[in-house]
Amino acid sequence: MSKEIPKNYDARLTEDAIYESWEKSGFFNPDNLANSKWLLANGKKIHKLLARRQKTFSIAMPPPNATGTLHIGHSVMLAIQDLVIRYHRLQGKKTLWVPGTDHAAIATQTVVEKILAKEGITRHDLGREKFLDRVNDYVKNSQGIIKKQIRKMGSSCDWSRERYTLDKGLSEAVTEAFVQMYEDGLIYRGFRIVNWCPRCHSTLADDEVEYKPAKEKLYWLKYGPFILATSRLETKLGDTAVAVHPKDARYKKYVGKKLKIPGVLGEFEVTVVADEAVDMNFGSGVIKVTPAHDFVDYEISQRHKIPLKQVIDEDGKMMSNCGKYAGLTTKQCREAILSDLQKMGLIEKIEDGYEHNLAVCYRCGTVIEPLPSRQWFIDVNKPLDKFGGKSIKQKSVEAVKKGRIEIIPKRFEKTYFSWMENLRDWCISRQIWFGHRIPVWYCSDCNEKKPIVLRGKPECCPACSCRHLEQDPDTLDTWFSSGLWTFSTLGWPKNTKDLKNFHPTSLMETGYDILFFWVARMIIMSVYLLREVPFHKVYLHGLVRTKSGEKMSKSKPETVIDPLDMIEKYGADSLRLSLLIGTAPGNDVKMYEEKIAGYRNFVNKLWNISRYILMSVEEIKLAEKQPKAQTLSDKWILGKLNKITDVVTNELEKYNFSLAGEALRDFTWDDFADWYLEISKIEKNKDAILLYVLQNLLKLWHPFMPYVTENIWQNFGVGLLMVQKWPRASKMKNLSEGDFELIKSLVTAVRNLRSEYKIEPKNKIDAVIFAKTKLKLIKEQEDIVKSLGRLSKIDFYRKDAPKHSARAIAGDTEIYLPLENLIDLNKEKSRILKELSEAQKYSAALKKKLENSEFVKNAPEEIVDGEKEKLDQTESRIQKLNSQFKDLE
RNA sequence: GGGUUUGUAGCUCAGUUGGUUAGAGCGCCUCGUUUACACCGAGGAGGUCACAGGUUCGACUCCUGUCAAACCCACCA
Repeated sequence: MSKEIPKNYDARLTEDAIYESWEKSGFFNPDNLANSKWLLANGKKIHKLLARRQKTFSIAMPPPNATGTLHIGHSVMLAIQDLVIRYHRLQGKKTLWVPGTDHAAIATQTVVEKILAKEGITRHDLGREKFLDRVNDYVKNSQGIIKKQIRKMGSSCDWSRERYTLDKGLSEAVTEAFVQMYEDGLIYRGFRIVNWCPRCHSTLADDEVEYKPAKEKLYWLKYGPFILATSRLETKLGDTAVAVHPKDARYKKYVGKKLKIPGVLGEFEVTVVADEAVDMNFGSGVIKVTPAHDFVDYEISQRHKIPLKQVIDEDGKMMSNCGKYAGLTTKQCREAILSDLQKMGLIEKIEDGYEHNLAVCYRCGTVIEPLPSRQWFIDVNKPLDKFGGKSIKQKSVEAVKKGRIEIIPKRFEKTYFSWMENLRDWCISRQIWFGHRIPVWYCSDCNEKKPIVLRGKPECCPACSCRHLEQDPDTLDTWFSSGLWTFSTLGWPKNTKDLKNFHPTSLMETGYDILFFWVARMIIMSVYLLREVPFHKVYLHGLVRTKSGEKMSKSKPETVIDPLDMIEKYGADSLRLSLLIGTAPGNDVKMYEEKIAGYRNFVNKLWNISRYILMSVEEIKLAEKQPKAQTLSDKWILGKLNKITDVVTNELEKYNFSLAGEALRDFTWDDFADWYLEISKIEKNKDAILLYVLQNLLKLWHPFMPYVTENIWQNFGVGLLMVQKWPRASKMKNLSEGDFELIKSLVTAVRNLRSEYKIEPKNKIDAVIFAKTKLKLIKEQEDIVKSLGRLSKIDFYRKDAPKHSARAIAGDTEIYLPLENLIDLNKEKSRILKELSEAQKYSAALKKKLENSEFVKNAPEEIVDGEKEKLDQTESRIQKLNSQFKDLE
């Protein structure tokens, strides 16, 4: 029976249809995986195991921002997670992968505001409601694109459970979390200095601030009796103190005094304090203290009870208390003050090119203005009775320390600890419109300023019973809601079946760049709200970079590799392989088109292996049991298959995707295609084994490249590959691996000599082999050796070496190819001499090792024995080389 | 300032508890019989595993230091 199969695999023609058949099958949904009735109705012949699924495996997909499109970084996460999910599904587990999107508050609002700016309007022109309509429209559109892209990658996630952080259920989770934390006294409202982005018009959490190096001017001021430096002249208007180091003898006499300092708005008073935060060896050892606009200064002011004077407002402009400077931007003000100070002769000197780090907003790059503001915070250090006096921070550290969460690779645990241990109170309120509104109301009638915090909207003020309630205008930090992701997606706060079955999730897989932003916050939230970890394992992948190691960035389009382009050109399987193989956990990956093309070649190789088998077998059928080995090569390939099955399984269990893939590729291409398939053309009648190995290979490869394997599998007509049973290695005895290796090296040696003497493959030649103890073995495999070595006949019984011949040694055997006039005896001699000297060097090294009594004494026995055997082999090789050489004289 | 990672063949990278005559893919050179595949096959060249010490019978692998590159955290006026 022969089948028409195209010579080259064309991913474009098949991938979409295959995805559709997976999706239609319902098997992305774990409920269907366990429902035997459902299976009987829809599947053809599906393994019984499906009906008995007990164990679960779950992953919450890190929700891409509902803005824009997916980039290659998303492809990495999808490739890895889908691999893991498919592997566990094949292992027979109830496997759930929950997809979704994140509203990404500031990021999304910023994008839409930019679009509005092009139309010449701001969000204030539209008003809150209409603006949110615009944002929601935008989000809907981009969610559509994202979902399509996730499907294109082949992701087997359960679309019926798809979630969005602003969904009703998830919003209820957010409110519930807020209320619980408020009631436990973990959430409080405080007036303090925060990171403020004047463009976003909002606070930012500490880790949403980025630092970039900048060169600025450093101004040295005459400041009463002091000389001190600042780069921010405009903050002088908010100075309320001067600080020196407690041990600094130079300034001791001023400490505790109040001084009048001449300034651009007349004299002002500062207190001189002594504080450890000052470095007496840096600059003049004196700093001016502006508590309202600098974090360090704020802390100093707290310690010494120094008043706070705000001079910069939320637009980044000077406030009305700044006299003639009021209304200027900080930059304008700085210049104005500079020229005024110069007129007054208060500038000592100006240093140019002062290098320091500028704090900027991680979303829009605007310079951060620290300023005091009334905001909501989470107290991360408050001891809680329910945790035996421990704080949520301590509990979160504990979860990893006690091994309830394992981070892969392990080195990131250290990073996690140091971040968590240094965590300060988390500012969770944002002054933007897009996001979860803070569930807090205030009464505008009564004087009761106490916030009203309820799970639903309050009917009336509990104090004065009026109905004039206003909700806090602020929204919550986007990470507050995504911190709940692993359980809010499963129905929390309701006590759902999904929550019971699938939480804690089995694995969190994400880039190391959001370990702090997200992973740490999920741990805090889950540990506090559910009293359990959100996931058992965290696998962190690296960033995708260009071939030269740069970050791919939108500002340099030529550096960006668009996953959809690559899928269109090479297929999703090739893209996936290029992201999964040749990488190590947590290490960055360099990506470039040639790499993907290389894997496309491999996908095509697997296609052609299958093509050959399907076209040559008598009957295409399922080979469920391991067939009996008839020949040496059969034993060898089945033994190797068993071995590789174990290797792949073990490596996947250890999250070593790359090692699993490499081993599997080597087996597929080198062992199976290049040797066994070729031998199958000689020995014939191998249908059962060919089908068996192929079918196992398809299963083993499926998690890596689901499309092409599923495509090929469809030839067997037994349902979908994605829900078959993962292979188990059978224990085989008598693998005869060494015997087969000898045959391989015989063939290789012959090929080598042929190549050396440029004998074209079409010229079959004779050979003389001194087979020694291996005579029986080689005679049994004579057809293979002859065919693969392009030999017309082999003489096993000749006693003397033919003089004019090319010679080689394979194991214990000697090979002679009589080539009469082609042979250049001198060339032969020098080749043998070269080999001889290499062998002698090797033998000398081995001897030296074995003569070392320390080695023999200390090394394990099997190592010593191994070295002895190597020495024996090398010695016997030397002997043979010598005799071959002598023959030539 | 504190921390992490990386440095292995021309390029991209594997090498998991210390024992291989150091591997793969791409690229390069030579040759192409065989209707699975030229997105292929056969053969080959190419590395003192950044450098210097140390531990050890034995180091690409462990320790210390140096050099180079990248990143994270903190941030000093």
